[in-house]
Amino acid sequence: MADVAEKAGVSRALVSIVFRNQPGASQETRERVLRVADEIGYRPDSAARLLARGRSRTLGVMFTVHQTFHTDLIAGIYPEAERLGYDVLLSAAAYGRSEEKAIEALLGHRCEAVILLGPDAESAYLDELGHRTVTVSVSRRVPHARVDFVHSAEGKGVRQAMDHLVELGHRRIVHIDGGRGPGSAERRRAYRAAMRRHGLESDVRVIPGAHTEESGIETGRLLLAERDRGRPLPTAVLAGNDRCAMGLLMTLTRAGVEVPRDVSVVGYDDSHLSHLMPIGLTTVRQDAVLMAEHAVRFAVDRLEDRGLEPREAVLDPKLVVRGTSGPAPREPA
Amino acid sequence: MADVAEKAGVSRALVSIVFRNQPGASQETRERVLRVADEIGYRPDSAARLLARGRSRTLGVMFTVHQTFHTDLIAGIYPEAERLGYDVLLSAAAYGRSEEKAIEALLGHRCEAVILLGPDAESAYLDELGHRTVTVSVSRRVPHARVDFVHSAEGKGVRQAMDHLVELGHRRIVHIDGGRGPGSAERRRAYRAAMRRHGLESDVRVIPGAHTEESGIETGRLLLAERDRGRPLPTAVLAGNDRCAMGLLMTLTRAGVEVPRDVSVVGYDDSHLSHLMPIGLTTVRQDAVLMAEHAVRFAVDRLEDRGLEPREAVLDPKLVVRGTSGPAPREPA
DNA sequence: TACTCGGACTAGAGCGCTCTAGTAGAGCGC
DNA sequence: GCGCTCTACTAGAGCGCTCTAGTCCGAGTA
Repeated sequence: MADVAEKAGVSRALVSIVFRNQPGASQETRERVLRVADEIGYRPDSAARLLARGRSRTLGVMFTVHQTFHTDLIAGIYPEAERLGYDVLLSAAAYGRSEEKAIEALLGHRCEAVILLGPDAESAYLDELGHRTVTVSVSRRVPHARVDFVHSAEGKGVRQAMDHLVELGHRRIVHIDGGRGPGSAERRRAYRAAMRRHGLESDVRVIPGAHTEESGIETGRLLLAERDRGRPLPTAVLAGNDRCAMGLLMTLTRAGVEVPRDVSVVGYDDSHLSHLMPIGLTTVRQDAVLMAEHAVRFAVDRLEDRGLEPREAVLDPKLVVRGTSGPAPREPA
Repeated sequence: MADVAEKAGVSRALVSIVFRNQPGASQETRERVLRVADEIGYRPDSAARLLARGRSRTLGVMFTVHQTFHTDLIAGIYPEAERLGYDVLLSAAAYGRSEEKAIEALLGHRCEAVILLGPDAESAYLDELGHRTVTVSVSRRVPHARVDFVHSAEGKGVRQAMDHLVELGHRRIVHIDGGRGPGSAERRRAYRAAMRRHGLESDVRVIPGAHTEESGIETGRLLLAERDRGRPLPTAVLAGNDRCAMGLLMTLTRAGVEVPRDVSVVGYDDSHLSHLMPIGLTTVRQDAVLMAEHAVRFAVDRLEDRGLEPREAVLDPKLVVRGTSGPAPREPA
C-alpha cells in the first residue's frame, strides 16, 4: 500500500479512501491510484482491513457436504450477501469434521454472524452460540435458543402433498420418516394429522428413515420384501425428502414396479435433483433462494441493530406436481 | 488478550506463547492463562494473528456447488490440511458467481495457496494466477500454466472399463462425452483408442454431452428415439461421469429397458452416488481422498519451499464392477 | 480585503496479535 | 564469590490497513 501511495504521489490514507470507494478523492487521483495499484499488483489485505475496521462484514455459513439442498441454499446466499455488502465464508461439516469444528473455524475468522444450514448440533450448544454471536438456523428449529430461524411451513407442504394424493384416490399412503433430519418431526406430525383428517387413521404408517438415498433404498427393499410375503404395496409414499424419494424410486423401478402406475412417490425439497429425473419428481418445493435471502437478511439486520430480537420466517412451500404421482391403482377386489 | 494477561498476572506476550503452544511458559502458567481465557471468553483473533504473523497458513478451496465429486474431495481436504497445520477456506462458484469471483474472494482473505476443483476458467487466467500464488488444479489439466495438477489416469480408467465391456461381449459401445468437463478430452481419446485396439473402429460413437444428469437423460431419450426409428440400442454405454450415467440409467429403466440385461452402463468417478443405487453403478473410481491429500500436499510443499516447481500427480483409477454391467445381449440374428 | 466554507489531501494513532531482543533469577561448577 | 547457562518471562516494535483530526487551498460571500 505504501508503494502504491508513493508511486502515485499520494498518502497512504488517500489510497485507502480510493479503495474503499469513499468520498474525499478527486476523480483524477482515483484513476491514477487504481492504475498504479494494478501495475504493482496490489490488492488490499483483508486481514489488516478487518483488523483496522474492527468489523469484518463477513457472514459464516456452515453446511453439510453431500446435502444437495444446502448447495442450493449456498447459491442463494452469495448474491444476497453481496447485495448487502457482506462477504461470505463457507465451512463444511463432513465425516470426521464435526459441526462444532466447522463453526469454530468460522468464528476464528471473525465472522460477525453464522448461518447454519440444517444444523444437527445440540440445542444447548446452539443457544450458547446464539448468545455469543448472531446465529441463524435454516431448516432446523432450535427450541429455546437465541437464534433466528428460517424454514418452510412443513405442515402446509405435507398437507398439500397429502390432499393431492388423496384426491388421486390413494388411501394406503406410507410416510418415510426423516429421523433426526431437519423438519422431519413437523412433517411426520403433519402426515399423521392429514391421514386423520381424511379418515385414513387405520392406514397410518410411518417407516423410520433418514434424509438420504440409502434410506429410500432400504425402505424400497422393505416394501418389496413385504409384498413378496403377501402384504400389498402402499399405493403412495410420502418420502422424507427428495434424496430419500430418489432411492426409493430407483429401487421400485428396478424391481419392475412402475411409478406412478403402481405406486406414487412424493418427495420434499425440490432440490435440483427433482427436475432431473426423466419424468420429474412430484415434490414439495422449498424455495431455496428465498430461504437463503431471509437467512442473510436476518443476520444482517441483527448485526446492524443489536437491539433486535431473533425472528422466525416461515415460508410457504408449494407442491410441485410432476410425473411420479398419479391416480391410485384400482384395488384388487 | 490484554484482559487475559492482566487477569492472569502475566504479559500479553506470554498469553500469546500459551495460545500458540510454544515453549517458554511453565505448565502452571499455561493452565492459569487458559483458565482465565476461558472465563473471559477470549478467543484469538485470526485476523490480527494473520497480520502479525505475515502468514495465514490458510488454503483456499474453490469448488462448484452441485458437483458431487467436489464434495467428496472437500471431505478429504480438511483432515489433510489440519494434519499439516493449515486452515481451509471454501469458496463456491455457482450460477451467478463466477469462478474468478470465487477465487478472488479467497485471495482477498490472504489464502497462501488456492486449490481449484475442476476449474473451468481460461488457461491464461489460471497461468497468471499460478504466477501470483501457489495454485493446484484438481481434475483439470491446464496446459502451459504454472499450476500443480492432480488427476487420475483417465486413459487407464477408460481402458479398464472398455476391456471389461469387451470381455463381456459388447461391441456397440457408445461413449457420452463430457464436453468441456474436466478429464473428458482424455476420456474421449482413450475411448477411441480402446475401440480401435479391440478392432471396433466401425462401432465408434461419441455422443456429445456434459457431466450432468440432464446430459444422461437427453442421451437416453436420443437413443430411445433412435431405437423407435429402427436403429438398435447400443449394448453398452460409457458415460462421461456418474451423474451422466445416473440420468441415462433413469431414462432407460423408466422406458422398460433393463440394465444390464439389455444395456450395460458404466460411469466415472465413483462419487458417493454410485454405491447408492440399488444395484450399484459399475464405474471407474477416482479416489477422492487420495486426490485431496495430494492436492493439499502439493500446495503445502510449494509454500514451504518456494523453489519447488509445480508437479503433477497421476493417480491410478480403478474399475469398480457393480450391477450395471453384464454380458452383452445376444444380437438378434 | 477579510472571512468562511468545502473539497482534496495528510499525519499519525490504533486495531490485536507475533516476534525479536532482552531481563531476572535459579542452578551449577570452580 | 564469579561467570555461565537455562528457563520463565517482558517490553515494545511492527504487521497493513482505517479513521479521526487535522492542514491547505481556492472559490464564494459580505
